[in-house]
Amino acid sequence: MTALKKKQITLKDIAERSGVAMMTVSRVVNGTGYVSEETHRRVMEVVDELNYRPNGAARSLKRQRTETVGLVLGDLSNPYSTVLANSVREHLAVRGYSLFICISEQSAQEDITAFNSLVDHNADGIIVATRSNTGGDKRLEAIADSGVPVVVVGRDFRHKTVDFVSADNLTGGFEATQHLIDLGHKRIAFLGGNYESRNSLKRLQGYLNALRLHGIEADKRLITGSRETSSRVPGYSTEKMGYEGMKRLLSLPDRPTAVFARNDFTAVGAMLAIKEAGLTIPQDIAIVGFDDTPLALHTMPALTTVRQPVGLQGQLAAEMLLNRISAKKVLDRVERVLDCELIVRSSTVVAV
Amino acid sequence: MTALKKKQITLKDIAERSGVAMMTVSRVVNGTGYVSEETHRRVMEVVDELNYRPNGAARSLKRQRTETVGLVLGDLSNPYSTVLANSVREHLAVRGYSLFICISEQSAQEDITAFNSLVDHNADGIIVATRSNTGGDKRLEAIADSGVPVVVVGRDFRHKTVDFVSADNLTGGFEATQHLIDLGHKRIAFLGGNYESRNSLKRLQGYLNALRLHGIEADKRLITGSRETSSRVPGYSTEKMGYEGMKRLLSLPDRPTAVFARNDFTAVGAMLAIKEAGLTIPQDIAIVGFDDTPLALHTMPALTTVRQPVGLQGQLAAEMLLNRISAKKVLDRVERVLDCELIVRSSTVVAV
DNA sequence: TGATAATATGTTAACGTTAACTGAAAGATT
DNA sequence: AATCTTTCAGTTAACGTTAACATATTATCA
Repeated sequence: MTALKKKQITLKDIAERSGVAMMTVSRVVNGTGYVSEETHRRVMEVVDELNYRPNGAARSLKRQRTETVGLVLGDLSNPYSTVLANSVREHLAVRGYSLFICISEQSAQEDITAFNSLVDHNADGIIVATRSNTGGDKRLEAIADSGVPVVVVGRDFRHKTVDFVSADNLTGGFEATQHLIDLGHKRIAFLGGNYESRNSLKRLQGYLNALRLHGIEADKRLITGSRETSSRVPGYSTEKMGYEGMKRLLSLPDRPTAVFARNDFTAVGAMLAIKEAGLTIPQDIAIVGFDDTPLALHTMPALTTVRQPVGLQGQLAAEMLLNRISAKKVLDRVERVLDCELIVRSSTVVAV
Repeated sequence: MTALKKKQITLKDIAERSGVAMMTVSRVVNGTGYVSEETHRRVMEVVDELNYRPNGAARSLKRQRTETVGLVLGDLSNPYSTVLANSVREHLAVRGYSLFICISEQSAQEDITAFNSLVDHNADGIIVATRSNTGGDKRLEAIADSGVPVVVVGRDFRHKTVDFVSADNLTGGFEATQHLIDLGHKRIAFLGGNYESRNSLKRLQGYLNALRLHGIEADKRLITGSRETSSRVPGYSTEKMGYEGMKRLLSLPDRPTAVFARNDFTAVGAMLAIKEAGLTIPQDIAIVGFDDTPLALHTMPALTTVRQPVGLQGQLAAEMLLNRISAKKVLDRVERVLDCELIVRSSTVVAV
């Protein structure tokens, strides 16, 4: 019967075999302090031979840092999350930090579990990109209070020492609507207002601002969404919401000629409903989405949408966090709100 | 100026304030050993008051385990990865384990970095779902040799103590091809053979087996793919490959009447090329994909595809790993190859 | 040449936790 | 009443690493 697990090789083993003190081995392994050419060689030989790897737990315990950052994501199935995660990882790697990702599946309890995992494993800092919720926010506040560096991305969270990065959903919503107005539309619907998602509300507000600016009166019946609790709803399922919302809009006596959907998934659902009704996009109804997910290129017709700079959000979040980690004192909150870009495709304009 | 980071609260602090020994506090916190009702209450009061959380590094160091599992993914942007990750997380959570996800972006160096992060942080076990590569595999072998529990998912890796879970790509490829043959097709192309992806090769082999069984001779010109190094190619970009490969197929004097694409992205690219050529799916050319990504429902027409049980792979991987972690002795390799399911949609059959 | 600086290694004491052991008091058992 | 068992709590010694300090040797300089 094989041994359960080979005994861990420690500094002590290396020290004994190479005839030096543990401290000398530590110096060799870390490249710190003075070590003679000769000793260095001899120690490294044994290190390689025994395949020694420093024990992270012991190291963290002594050093009081782990060179590790946690990223908490609410919903992996959203392209936003994956692009963000990659960008964060990449920019952390440059500075020698590892990234551990936790998924919380949009539940308060799992948010808390994820935060705790990271704190308990002494992550040097945490980037949070989950949807806001009371329980999670309370725990997050306590964590920030305790001095752990935290950055939030694309979600609300006010704390005097927590940085904030987000796309400018307000202006994005404004520009999407403005685009439809420029095309001559007057009856423009907003699809997918969700009263738990701040970002969605910002997009709605941008829509309302654009209407107001152009003297178009907002029609409540044209603003549709779900009031149901959706705290556990993944990105994809908003498609169903788009489909159902659009059906409702189509049954109005005076149906809209254009729709601004809260995100691309919602837009895709709406397109399905429009096609089922035998109507043509964009001639009968024009439609704009949000996020520029890969999906948007594959719809028929291709979807006009608002692109938010996800990679940049990841980069800034990583940089802000590292900044905070290496700072000698507690820094004040920094906020970065990034411009969105309207991507015009065939779902609003025939010529394109 | 605020202090940099609040001093960590330790067992010692709790012990002092509640007038007991550290060990007693430890017992209270962990719910182990005997502690009187009264002492328990008094200690917990202080624990809550000071918001004490045990130091994970110290705990791991002493206990020699972390109740943490690592998952290494090659490419987050693939729906496969996200579903797998969720499933793994869920099934680990049931048993009280946390999941840390690392992304390697399909490079050998980053694979190694990810493995090392996890080993160094004393993860109790590792689930690997990256694409196989020499450098990474070598490191992985050393890790497995050292006694760390490892399970690989959907990729090759032979090691006497590493478990293996995968979809049955061979039979999947066979069934997809069989379906096309059943529909009367004789000239069936295989699109996207990639000589670095074992799974893709298995699907190709299934295709060849089906042809052979029905006495259809394989035509080399109908088997197209890229020979270029694609070790860093994310899932999405195989769409371009599908588009270009399909163009090549369409330019043949005797073009195929059906195409089996290595995955849904490739199939989508192919569909684009077919439509651009003014041909109709499935009347002129039928097409089958693989993976049943969410995309497959949104193509026009909806894509016939082979669904692999991703959630189940995650569940089994988690269970096998936990099994290995809690085993008293080193277990022998277990292999699980899971059935795929053909999902027939409109890209092969008009009636559906 | 003696003093100062740079180089090279070793020793000690933590970091925060818990397994293993010890001791004492209270309850149960004969 | 003597013995055994259960309950409760404290002491000691690690887990593997490294910061801080101590010491010894060699090179450098006025």
